[in-house]
Amino acid sequence: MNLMYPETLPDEVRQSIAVQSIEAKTLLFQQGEQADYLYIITQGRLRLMRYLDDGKTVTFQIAQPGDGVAEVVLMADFYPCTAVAEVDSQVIAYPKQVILNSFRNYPDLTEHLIHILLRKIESLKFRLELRDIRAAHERVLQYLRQLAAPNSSVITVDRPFKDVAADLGITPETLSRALSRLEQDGAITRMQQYITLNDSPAA
Amino acid sequence: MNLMYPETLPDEVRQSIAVQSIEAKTLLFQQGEQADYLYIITQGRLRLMRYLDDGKTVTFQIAQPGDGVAEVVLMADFYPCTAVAEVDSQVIAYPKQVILNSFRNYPDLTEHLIHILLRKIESLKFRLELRDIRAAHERVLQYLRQLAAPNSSVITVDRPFKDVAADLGITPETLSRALSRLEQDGAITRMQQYITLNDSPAA
DNA sequence: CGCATAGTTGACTACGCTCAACCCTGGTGG
DNA sequence: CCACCAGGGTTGAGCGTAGTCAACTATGCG
Repeated sequence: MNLMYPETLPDEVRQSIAVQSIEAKTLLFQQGEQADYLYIITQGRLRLMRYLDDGKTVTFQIAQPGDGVAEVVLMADFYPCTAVAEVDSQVIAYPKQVILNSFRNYPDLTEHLIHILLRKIESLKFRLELRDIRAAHERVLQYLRQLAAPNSSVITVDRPFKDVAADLGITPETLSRALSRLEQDGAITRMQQYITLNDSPAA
Repeated sequence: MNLMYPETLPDEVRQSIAVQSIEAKTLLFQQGEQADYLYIITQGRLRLMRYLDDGKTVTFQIAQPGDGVAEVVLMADFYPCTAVAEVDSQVIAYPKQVILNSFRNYPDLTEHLIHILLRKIESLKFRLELRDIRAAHERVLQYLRQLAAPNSSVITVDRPFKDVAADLGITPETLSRALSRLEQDGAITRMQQYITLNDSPAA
């Protein structure tokens, strides 16, 4: 039973959900709206962000396929953040009542939901950990290490650097300089949108 | 059914748990240890932190009564962080197998666990949001606003300022200066360990 | 062929960190 | 009872690094 694959769900649940396509740059939902659905991403990429008092925005998560979005509706009535598609995307919409009801009958589904939540917690923890690294170039390096697949050392950056910079909590200029420096130090090699990590012993 | 109150749990679960006292400054568990239990805090305060490569530590959460600790064991086999008691504390230890098994039979318990996870996600999001506020004094102000009870504007800081500074990602010196400045600007008033927020229209 | 946007590079500024000295409190032992 | 010490908190001076503003290039799109 997997929330990403409706065909693995019990009929009762499957009949209540909807697959939804979202064009790049359009909103899935907006901060403050009435919240009746939670979503699982099946394709594309969504940016979750919140508006601060001063009008600036903070990105909480770049949600990828397999990630859940707005699970908080299970205990809140309004969306606490805004979700915007970075590229053409697809999600499955689950009415929150259906999920709450299924705890009773479908423990596997419950377990999967909990896994999704735990993964999100780990992701947030990692991003918080990053912010405690002061030096921009070291923060970038740590970020790249995490992005690299377990055995490979090649990272494909398939989204604008300025978005990456925002994730890291630095400006695009600083990111650019940090990458230059890392390349000059031999820690990484750049080729267009590909970055390879060189196994330098220390930072 | 509430994980904080064993008497509300089914016998089957209640018999498998243990209430545990922890003295101030001692460890509940350590990063890398085999993880068989998750914990709910009933009294006191625990600091969750991770060690970075360079030996520094990052605090992820100050866990209060009602918070869950190490729920990640539900999908991992080792503790990814270290938990240390800041003051004398008490926790309930739940064997993770028991929790995994109860999804089947006790939906209320499941729902409560999910609430705990969601609350943790919100807390992490808030802390990440804070880090995007550059100016130290504004970051501190936002932090105080969040700490203030909904209707009251008085905050009791019952732990060392240097710990608060670490939470905020600034040094104690900077925190001290930020508080001085906020007081001078009239945004707050300080009396020993009490801080009151003055309803100044803008920052 | 322009226009818009991303990325890069440079010069300057500003804010927080570091190091250091100092005050204050609470605890300990002579 | 007081001297001493340790730790937290505050304040000061100087430095370093990331932000800001600006100019310039490159790329993609109408």
